Amino acid sequence: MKSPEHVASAVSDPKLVGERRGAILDAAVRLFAEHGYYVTTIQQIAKASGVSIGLIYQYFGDKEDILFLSLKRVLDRYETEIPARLEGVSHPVDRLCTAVWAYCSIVDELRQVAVLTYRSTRSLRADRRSLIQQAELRTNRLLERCVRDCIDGGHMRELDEFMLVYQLVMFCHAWALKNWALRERFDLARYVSGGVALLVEPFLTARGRAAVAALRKRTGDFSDMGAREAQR
Amino acid sequence: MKSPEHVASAVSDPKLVGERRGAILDAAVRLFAEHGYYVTTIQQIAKASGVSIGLIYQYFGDKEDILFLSLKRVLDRYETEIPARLEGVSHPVDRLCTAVWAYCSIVDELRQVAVLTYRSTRSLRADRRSLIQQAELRTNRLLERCVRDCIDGGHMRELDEFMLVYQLVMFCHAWALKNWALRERFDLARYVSGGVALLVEPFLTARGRAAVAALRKRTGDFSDMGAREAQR
Amino acid sequence: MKSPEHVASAVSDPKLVGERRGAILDAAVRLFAEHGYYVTTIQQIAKASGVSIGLIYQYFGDKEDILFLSLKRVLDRYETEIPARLEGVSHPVDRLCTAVWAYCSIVDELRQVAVLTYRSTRSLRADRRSLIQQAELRTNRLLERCVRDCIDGGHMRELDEFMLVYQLVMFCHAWALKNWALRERFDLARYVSGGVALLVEPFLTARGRAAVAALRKRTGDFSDMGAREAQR
Amino acid sequence: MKSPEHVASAVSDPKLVGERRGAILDAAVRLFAEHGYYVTTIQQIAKASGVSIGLIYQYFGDKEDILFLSLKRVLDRYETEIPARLEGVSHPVDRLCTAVWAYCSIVDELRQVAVLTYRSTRSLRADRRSLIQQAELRTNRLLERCVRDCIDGGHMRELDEFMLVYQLVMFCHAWALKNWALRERFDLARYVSGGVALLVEPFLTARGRAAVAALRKRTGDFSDMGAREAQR
DNA sequence: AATGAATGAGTGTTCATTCAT
DNA sequence: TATGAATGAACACTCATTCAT
Repeated sequence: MKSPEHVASAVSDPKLVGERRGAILDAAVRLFAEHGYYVTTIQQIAKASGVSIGLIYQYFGDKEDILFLSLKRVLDRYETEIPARLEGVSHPVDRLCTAVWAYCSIVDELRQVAVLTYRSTRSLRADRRSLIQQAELRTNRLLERCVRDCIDGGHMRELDEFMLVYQLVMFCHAWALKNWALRERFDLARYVSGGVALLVEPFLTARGRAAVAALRKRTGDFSDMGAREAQR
Repeated sequence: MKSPEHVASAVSDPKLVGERRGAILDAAVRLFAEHGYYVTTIQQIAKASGVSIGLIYQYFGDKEDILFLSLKRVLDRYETEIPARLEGVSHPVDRLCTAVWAYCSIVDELRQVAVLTYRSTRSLRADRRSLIQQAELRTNRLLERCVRDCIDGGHMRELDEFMLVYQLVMFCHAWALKNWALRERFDLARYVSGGVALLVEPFLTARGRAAVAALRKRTGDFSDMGAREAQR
Repeated sequence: MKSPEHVASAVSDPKLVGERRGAILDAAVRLFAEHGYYVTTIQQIAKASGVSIGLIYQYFGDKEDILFLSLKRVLDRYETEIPARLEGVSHPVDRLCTAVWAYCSIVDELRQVAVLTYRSTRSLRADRRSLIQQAELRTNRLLERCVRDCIDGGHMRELDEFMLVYQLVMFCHAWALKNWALRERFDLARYVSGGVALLVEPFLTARGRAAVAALRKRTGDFSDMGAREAQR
Repeated sequence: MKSPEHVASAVSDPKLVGERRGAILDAAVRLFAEHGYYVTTIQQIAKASGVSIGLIYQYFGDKEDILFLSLKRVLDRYETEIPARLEGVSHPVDRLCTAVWAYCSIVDELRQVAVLTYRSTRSLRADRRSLIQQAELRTNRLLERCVRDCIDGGHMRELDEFMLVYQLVMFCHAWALKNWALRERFDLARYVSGGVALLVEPFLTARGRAAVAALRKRTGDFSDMGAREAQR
């Protein structure tokens, strides 16, 4: 009867639902990310979001609903923000690198929450876990499109774009998952630059490499992406 | 006062401690992997391991101790089994590929437990989490050694072996973490083969590629690793 | 200070009070009867009666008020409807039988609500419980009057009319309380007929029996009461 | 899988289960009878029975289990004690009257609990409610046997024994249900005596009445049952 | 007069941990 | 050494009631 993505609310005014849910989720995500899903109590979420315990249950059916929407929000950010960052970028290789950069910088911003995705997705009911997984696949498909365009444009040699993309995604997630190890050695820009060197450049054709060289002349080294980002 | 790796036991006979802990951990790991750490109860572990609740507290100080040793055991398997599988393999490129293959096949065997590592490491006290991380780094160093040997032998071009290795490790872990997506497209052998094509071959020198070609003649394609494994 | 039968209302217009209370009680009685008093929530009553939660508290002081008036309403129906059905019936034995029949048919109509009386009267404050009990006694007295008239008219032998009447009342209530068992064996008409045979006829004098025989000739068998009822 | 009469216990020793359940039920029944099922809390039951909250859940699956066994125990007493009291009583009419007397005196002893049966049976799951109802029918059948023996022995005229017995049962229950009204007018012995006069004697044949008269000569008036009971 | 969002004390239930045997 | 009955703090969740609008 109820679809898995549906989260019941006793309150009808959609604007109010949006606002309150937002505030509660903000607090919940912070607490989940810091202490974990099971250790965080509804009491804590109520206190942190400045509402009563009862009110939480007017906007969410149960604790799992809160986790679900918390995770959904992260996945949604990937799905909407990566395309947004690609707007105006036209060269296929540039688009691919920009997508990786965007993904990594979102992960960087949401570091603990990105980890939460790995810690807590299995705490969801199967049908909702599946929804989260589908959202991940949709984001992957954004990157697959970039890879395919590189290949079709003759900038990259033919390869299994599904596998390359999943490797790129793991690379982005690793910035959160293994940050404890990586931050000793890289800052974000250098990490992304290293990833591009490892997972993009080796597969570029002569034409692709030429294009990159031309781009670099115009825009500075990819390893300087942090600076480009800072200029936005 | 107590070192983080120390797990208290009220029982003195070390042989008994080893046996009992083994049995309890077997059950605990299975349950943690299937249902998660917080959802699994001590009473379930007691029943599944065929001992009394009280006895568990004779061999472990608290529930976290059980989690710690559960995770430790997984990391230890990586650390001991990968070198074991490398024994008798001498060519650097072969060693690297064999190491990746070994890592992936252990992950495959422990699929749910490997995921547990990601879900539950943060449920440990900081000092113990750090111990787990160090164990991961030690395993990484095994692979770094392989990469270094490839480079030093002129089979692979100079590159940041730390980064390459972490990417290889993420590749292995992904077989567990993203198995829900990957198993639709690959079996283990084809997955490993694809990973080698993506993360090893592009960095081989002409000499390295020649060596691989020679190896293939003698041992069959890398994509046939499943068969090689089966012969063991 | 407040008399027990008083139920506070913030609304002054008495017509409005009557209407609103009626609608709310209709819903409440239905819900109480089906699910029980404690299990039914004010929010359910609000939804079922199509008013807001706040409005309920304008017409009732608290949840117990609603229960009190719900039960009161049932008792009031007995008290007003039984006399109404006796109107125009003149022969004492006929009056007694008609009263029993009327009582049973009201119980039949309110089956679940009649049970509610037994389930929930003890959830009222003592002073209100007592009010409900007095209402029951008043209804009993209606029947006692019928019995007394039979005795005084020489249709029934002298006996303890209080005890007989309470047994008759239990007989009527049993149709609701034990309906799960009785409905397998009787329909309402046959049940009433059986009750009269058991609790009225044995106490009739020869004169009383003659009167019944005469009545039957005119009106059909008492076991045909259902049909008589249907003609109303 | 689980039959409705089964109540789970985490404790295996059956003697201990019996003892503890007994103690907990004693407290629970007292509290349920006094305050009602929903108003009574597990905390109160724990305190009243001198055990911890947790222990209650080692012996009962949930609160409903406690209610079920509480009610079951009352029904079981009827079912075992009435036959016990009939032992050694041989004359059919005497047996019937003794059964009624026994039923009423158990109800008298358990007055509040007998009421609980009416208040709270509907709070049980349907399958368990049905179990309680079946137990009631089994007790009814004990009385039906007595009535049948009276009829077969020529002491009572032919009649619907199911209906007579249910009326007798309601009479016994009424002593608890309507005690607030009845105790003003009768003591238990006089009440039972009145019940026999109302629901037994009118149906006796001349032979039955003769037998009763003979019995009375030997044992004293039925209205003196209280005294007979006191002599036990 | 009417709304329904907001409150939080109070509920049934769980489960890591203890300890008498 | 081994048991498992016993504990009780802590949790998720409910719902009668209030009150700003």
